[in-house]
Amino acid sequence: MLAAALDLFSRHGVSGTSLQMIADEIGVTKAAVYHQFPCKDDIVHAVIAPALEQLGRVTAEAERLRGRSARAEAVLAGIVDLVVRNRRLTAVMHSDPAILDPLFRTPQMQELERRVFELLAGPDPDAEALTATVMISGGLMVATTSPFLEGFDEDALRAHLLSNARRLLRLRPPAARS
Amino acid sequence: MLAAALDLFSRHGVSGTSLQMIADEIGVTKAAVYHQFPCKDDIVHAVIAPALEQLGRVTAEAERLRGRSARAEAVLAGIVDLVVRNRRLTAVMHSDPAILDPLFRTPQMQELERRVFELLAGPDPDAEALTATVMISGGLMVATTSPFLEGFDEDALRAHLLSNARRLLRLRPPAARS
DNA sequence: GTCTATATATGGATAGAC
DNA sequence: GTCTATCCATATATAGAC
Repeated sequence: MLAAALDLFSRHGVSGTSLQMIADEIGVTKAAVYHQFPCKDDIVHAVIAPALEQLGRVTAEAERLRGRSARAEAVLAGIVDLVVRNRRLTAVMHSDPAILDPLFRTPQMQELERRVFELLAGPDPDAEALTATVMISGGLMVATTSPFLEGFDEDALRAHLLSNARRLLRLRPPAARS
Repeated sequence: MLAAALDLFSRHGVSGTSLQMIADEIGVTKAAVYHQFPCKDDIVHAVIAPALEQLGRVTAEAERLRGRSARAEAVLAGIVDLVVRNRRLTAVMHSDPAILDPLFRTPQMQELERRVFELLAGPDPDAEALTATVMISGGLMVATTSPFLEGFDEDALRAHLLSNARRLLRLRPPAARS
């Protein structure tokens, strides 16, 4: 059910997906859908919640590290992995502001975004680093859904997103891999 | 009228903006809006058309140059200038795929996108350059609307977007300014 | 849990008077 | 060109039977 919703959301946008379409997709009626979720917003929330929780874990883990580059490296790797493994969900995230904005305007989300940002850009970023960090967030969003990169498998996409993002943040590639 | 529509589109998304809202914004009724535009899609088209034409001009001009770096530099400068001077319009572009996709799936748009891409990434880009180019397109989109960069004036934003994009494309900053 | 049926609101779009 | 009034489709959501 959530899988069907995610699939439809990513193809038609959230507003462009009606409960009727979701119901048809899984072969039931609208009323059956409403039995599981009291309203549409809750479906949207349920679809994106797992990824947001994962982002929270990644962020908290990075904050336990010391040093700007270690923190940036950790949160970057976590986010890249997250978006690569949830390509279609990522497409949903940067669409339909009318529906998604309320979900991201919560104090918790604002705070999480601020923490991620500080991990990436450091405690007192200059304008150039600030811009780079914003560009990374947008770049990761579109990269997972761009037709130009559709042929890339997960590992290749992950590697190239990481190296390009490091370039923007002026991070040295880690010397060793575990 | 187009200004009102752009303002509403950027704040609520295209699907999230009804003709009633546009009519209210300029103080007339829906019927009056329909007198000027036969359907909603035409309003959307009219709002984004000037920017697309500008993109076409920038692209054609860059294609007249020789050498990959000169071409990339020219189209990059043109696009950065375009998005910086149309921040709210840019916000509209990466929202509501259900509405905007049909407009960008036209053969002309596909072809224009391909030309821009080739100007930026060069004729035979490797995976890393391909990824970088895609990230730039997404990065420029979100950068114009990110709250983190809201305080930047146009000149500062333009400069930082350019230098970060050059970094991704491995372009040397131009030696001289006219 | 799933159904049929329906309430209620709003969307885009049209007709025709002024 | 703008209005009032309305059509028609569809959206979210609910009521109540099985």
